[in-house]
Amino acid sequence: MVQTSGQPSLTFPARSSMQDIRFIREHPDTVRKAIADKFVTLDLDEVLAADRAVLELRQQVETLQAERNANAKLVPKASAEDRPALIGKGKELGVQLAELEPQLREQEEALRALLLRVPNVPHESAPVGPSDDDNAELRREGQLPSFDFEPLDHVDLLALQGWSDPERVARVSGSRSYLLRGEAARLELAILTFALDFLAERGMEPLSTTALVRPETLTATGHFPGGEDQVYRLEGEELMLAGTSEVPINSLYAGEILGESDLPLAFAGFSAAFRSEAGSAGRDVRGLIRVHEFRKVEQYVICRPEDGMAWFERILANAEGILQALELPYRVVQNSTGDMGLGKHLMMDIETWVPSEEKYRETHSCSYLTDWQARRTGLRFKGADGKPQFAHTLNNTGIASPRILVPFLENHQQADGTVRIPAALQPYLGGKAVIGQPRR
RNA sequence: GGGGGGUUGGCCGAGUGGUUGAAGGCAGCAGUCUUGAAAACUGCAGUAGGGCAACCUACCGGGGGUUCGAAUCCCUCACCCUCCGCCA
Repeated sequence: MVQTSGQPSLTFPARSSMQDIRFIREHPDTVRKAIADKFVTLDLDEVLAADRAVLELRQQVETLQAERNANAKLVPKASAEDRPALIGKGKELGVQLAELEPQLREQEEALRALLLRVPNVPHESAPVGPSDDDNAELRREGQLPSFDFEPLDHVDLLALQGWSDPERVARVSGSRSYLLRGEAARLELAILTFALDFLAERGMEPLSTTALVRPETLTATGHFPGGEDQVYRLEGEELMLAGTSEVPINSLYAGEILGESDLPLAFAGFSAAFRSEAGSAGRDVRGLIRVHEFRKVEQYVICRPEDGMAWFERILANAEGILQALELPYRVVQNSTGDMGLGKHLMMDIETWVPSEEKYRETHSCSYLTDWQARRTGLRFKGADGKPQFAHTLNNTGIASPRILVPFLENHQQADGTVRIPAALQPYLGGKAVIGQPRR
């Protein structure tokens, strides 16, 4: 399956122009501020100029097309002697169009490329700043563990119990790979299954998805342009490996016009997730924090605009509920404008306590994209007025493994090297309250 | 891997190169009728862009070509169905 010629075909049409060009025209200062606050490198005047150029050229082309169409309609009615003149005129118009149309296409493509880089406007509550140093802690939940023994970090704990095999797996799969043995393998599956059940009980439809996606789905979510080097691509295939099931789920209804009664669509998507981690060499190389392939239960919501904020709170509460059930201490932080990414309107991370590092580490990320992503994807519904409008989309982690195992193992370790299993999880581990062999 | 068939508006489904943006049906909306509902009847009704009013332009899987003119002809790619082979 090799792409031989032409452009890759879109399985769904790119309905609209990313960030709404009309909104940009009418609120250039708002967009300028968003660009500045998000520290995006983009000249809005360049966008506006490209927009004007396209409009102007398009008007020329459309005028010529109108002439051509009118002329062509006269041909069948014309007398034999008038006919050659009309056909001649048609040919002449055709020549002019043949020159202008490719120019128009080119300029439209240039504009489109620029619009793909226009950010969503951040929520007014978002702290303004360039990086995650500017994130604001909103609250802390749960009790930090206090050990009356010398706690191990998760790497040593896994080694102690024979639950990992880092040297061998590196031989097989290279760095940033992982392998879990025995009870740890069952623990991973138990946590994922628990999270899926937890979300299903709260109205999220379970979805098992493939991570294999077409490139345009990654443009639709907003990962492209910009995140290309984070994504694995398959040699000789027009397919890539998504870093989250947000990608396939977002495109599931691409290009469709849904009925208002079809919304909300709320999913708990389960899939493998792949990230090249280009540019993070040397960071978190030890243990399970940062690996190339992991498993994830992802919350994804497509809803009416007026329900967006309520859904944000709901999927944030879902994630917190999972951590509470797993009896893990965490904090919620609101991401700064510079840390939240191009398409996001509002973003909060949940960071879970990692005892060995004595700090909170990101385990969940909750995002509200308003219509920014839906515009790229062509996700519309017919509202009460009968007019199609763009839906709003949100996503949040449900649980991501093996990263979640880091705080889980470390917080729940006991003096004898065994690991305590919270009550909510025990049914998923055959009723066990403790896993691992007591040391010595 | 090889051979057939297909891809038309929210859905189903017609479509001879020349008012076909696209028949017809269903669903939808409004109205008539009715105590109310159903049925029946009448009307409205694709999406996007530009003026934003009349109107104009584009779009019948994607891209390209032929033509004065293409949903209709040609090439190409993708996807779906199906038969054969191969593998499980």
